[in-house]
Amino acid sequence: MKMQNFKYEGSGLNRFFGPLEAKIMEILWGTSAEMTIKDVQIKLDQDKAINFNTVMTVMNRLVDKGILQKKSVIRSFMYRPVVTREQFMETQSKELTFDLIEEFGSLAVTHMVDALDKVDPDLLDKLEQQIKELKKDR
Amino acid sequence: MKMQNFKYEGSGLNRFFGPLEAKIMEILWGTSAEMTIKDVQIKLDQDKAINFNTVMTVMNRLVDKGILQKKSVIRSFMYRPVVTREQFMETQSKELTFDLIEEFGSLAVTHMVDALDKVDPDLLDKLEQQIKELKKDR
DNA sequence: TCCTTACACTACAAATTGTAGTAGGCAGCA
DNA sequence: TGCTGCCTACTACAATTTGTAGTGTAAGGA
Repeated sequence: MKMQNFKYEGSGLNRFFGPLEAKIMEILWGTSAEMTIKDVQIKLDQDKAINFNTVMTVMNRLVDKGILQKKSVIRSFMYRPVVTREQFMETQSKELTFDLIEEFGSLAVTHMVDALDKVDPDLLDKLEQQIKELKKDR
Repeated sequence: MKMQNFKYEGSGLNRFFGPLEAKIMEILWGTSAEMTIKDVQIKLDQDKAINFNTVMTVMNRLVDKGILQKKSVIRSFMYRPVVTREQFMETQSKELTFDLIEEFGSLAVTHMVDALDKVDPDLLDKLEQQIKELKKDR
């Protein structure tokens, strides 16, 4: 379940998945229970009817990629994400944060303060706090 | 000159470009002067001969994407990156840092300290310093 | 005039993602 | 018992991205 890319365009799940994939994951993660392809198709329907086979193909590709899990039941299959959305976001943010720092080093640090301040200044305090804690533990 | 992706795999320019594109940019950025396709091809040759047309196609695609600039000279063209490597890295790290924080917020902050500490602990001090400076200016 | 050289145009292959047709199997019902 | 409908598997195609390279063309020099 290794993601390949972080896309600059879009937001949320669209940064990791194709548009249809993202909608499907949104649905799966937005519903606590397991779902059949039909279930997902119906939910997708709210925008615009999407062919059952299309949904099936994309979902099975997500299974191949290790993002979804497929369990046989009577006459059908139940699908479910391998990890929770929270776990997924956790993994991605960790991976990306590491890669960012590994790749850009002090260049990234320079932008962090700016970015944090612009996006949500409270995060700055949080960061400061965490640095302090790390230092205290030494 | 908008990049699309930041790849988890690879490192350096390979995070933004295809393998051959990356090698070409490496050469262009590694040489202060402008270069012809031939020049680039010869430099690439050190690994393994690559067809002139292949190099040309890829370089012209980079022109289309706004990454390279092409200037007509006698009987040929000179190619040169639109921005310096430093500017490129600067832009990318900024973009990515913002996107990271926008997307993950406090989740990213949580990982930052960890990542900085692991990659290069000196960066932590630098970060702390920058937070202080920002606060002082208020 | 002919050849060399560089560029333009074109094409193909693999991978990724969205899309959907067709066929086969099984369950329930007439 | 055979038909109907649903669900799955298999297959295929299109567009995009990236690497690869052939063929054609134009211009300058020998």
